[in-house]
Amino acid sequence: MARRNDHSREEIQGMAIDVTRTLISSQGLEGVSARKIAQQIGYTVGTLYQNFDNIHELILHANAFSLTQLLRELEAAYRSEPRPRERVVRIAETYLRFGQQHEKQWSAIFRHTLPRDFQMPDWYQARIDALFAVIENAVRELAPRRQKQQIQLASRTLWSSVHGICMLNIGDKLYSDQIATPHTLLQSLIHNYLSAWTAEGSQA
Amino acid sequence: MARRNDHSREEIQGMAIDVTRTLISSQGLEGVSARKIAQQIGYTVGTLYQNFDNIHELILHANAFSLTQLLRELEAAYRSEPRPRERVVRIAETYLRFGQQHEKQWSAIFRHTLPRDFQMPDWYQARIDALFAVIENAVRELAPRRQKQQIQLASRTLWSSVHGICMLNIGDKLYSDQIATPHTLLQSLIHNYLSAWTAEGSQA
DNA sequence: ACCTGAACACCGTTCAAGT
DNA sequence: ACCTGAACACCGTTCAAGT
Repeated sequence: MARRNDHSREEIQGMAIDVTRTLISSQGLEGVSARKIAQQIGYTVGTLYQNFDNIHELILHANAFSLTQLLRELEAAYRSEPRPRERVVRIAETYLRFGQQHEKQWSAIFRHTLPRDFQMPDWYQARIDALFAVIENAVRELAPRRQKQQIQLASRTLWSSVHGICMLNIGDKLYSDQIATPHTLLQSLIHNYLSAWTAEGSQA
Repeated sequence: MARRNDHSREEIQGMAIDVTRTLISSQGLEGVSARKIAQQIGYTVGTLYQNFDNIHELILHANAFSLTQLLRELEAAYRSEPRPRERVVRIAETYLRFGQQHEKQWSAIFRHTLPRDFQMPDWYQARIDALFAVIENAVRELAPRRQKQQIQLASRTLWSSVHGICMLNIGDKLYSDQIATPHTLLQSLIHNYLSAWTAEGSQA
């Protein structure tokens, strides 16, 4: 053993991240373990720890992958709809659907917590910022004359709210689904929030 | 050893739940372990497992305690404000503040996931329903003439959204706090959502 | 330089054996 | 009946030793 050199450092890292993604998709965050990953890429844990500082780094990479996927879908939703108001609805619906279709991946993103000392890497924060940007653009085109601050406030409020609806929808069935589907909540939220917000803007 | 009978079954259970709560408050969900709990109540794990089926049951009891605390604060907020609209704001603010002040407990409630086979006990669901009821009552008094379904829809939309704001506020600082504090988001949400929703109602 | 395997300090859970 | 202690099958992480 030792010095096999079957794979480059980059290849090993890529394989490990792929396996982590698969583990999350099939068994969720709880199904991820360094030993499982090592075994599935055909190396020992020792090798894994020469390529990653700890298990959180692996999970972060897997989550970044999901975030990129989500970003692509949100951007597609953005492009597919020219009417500004409908556009916001589409983006929110896409967000909701992504959470439903990729439940395990979605939960992994928001349930995973870093240890106190571990700080979020820049490349990860960048992914999250990109998501925000999509919403913010959509909201801006809804009220192009508003101040930047107001647009930020509105888009963050909306995004947080949409996120909350997805969260409670997935976490457990807090709703007896017949009465109020998450989709209905989404529509109620966006319709009411944006009606008042755009009306307010046109007065000023 | 064996047959100490220092404590009744109920006492052991109470002690174990108390220790679990303390562990969550100080170290979060990750700090909880059956061995730690057993050690701190002065018994072995074996005894712990004669009083609880598994570690999730312990966590569920600890979380139920937090939910009861939260419920009391929401009810106090409800009673402290007679004006219907301000009342909803107060309840939301109380919810937000509770999350900030008891961050670990709050996260434990929403981050903890049960295994697939394990089903949520009724007494736990009852706690959650009670929370919903507070919001629903507040929303009803805002528009007493509306249909029950519409009130349910509005209160669930609002609660999910408020929840999302708290979530993203605690999880990480997704906001550069100067620009948009969670408190500002909350106000924006409630003001805009309820403005449109109540206006819509008075037309019908 | 690269990789292994064993070690350390932990987990949740079970259960024969003791009083 | 009540409680223990050891056992089983797992964790994350480190590092001396091998090629």
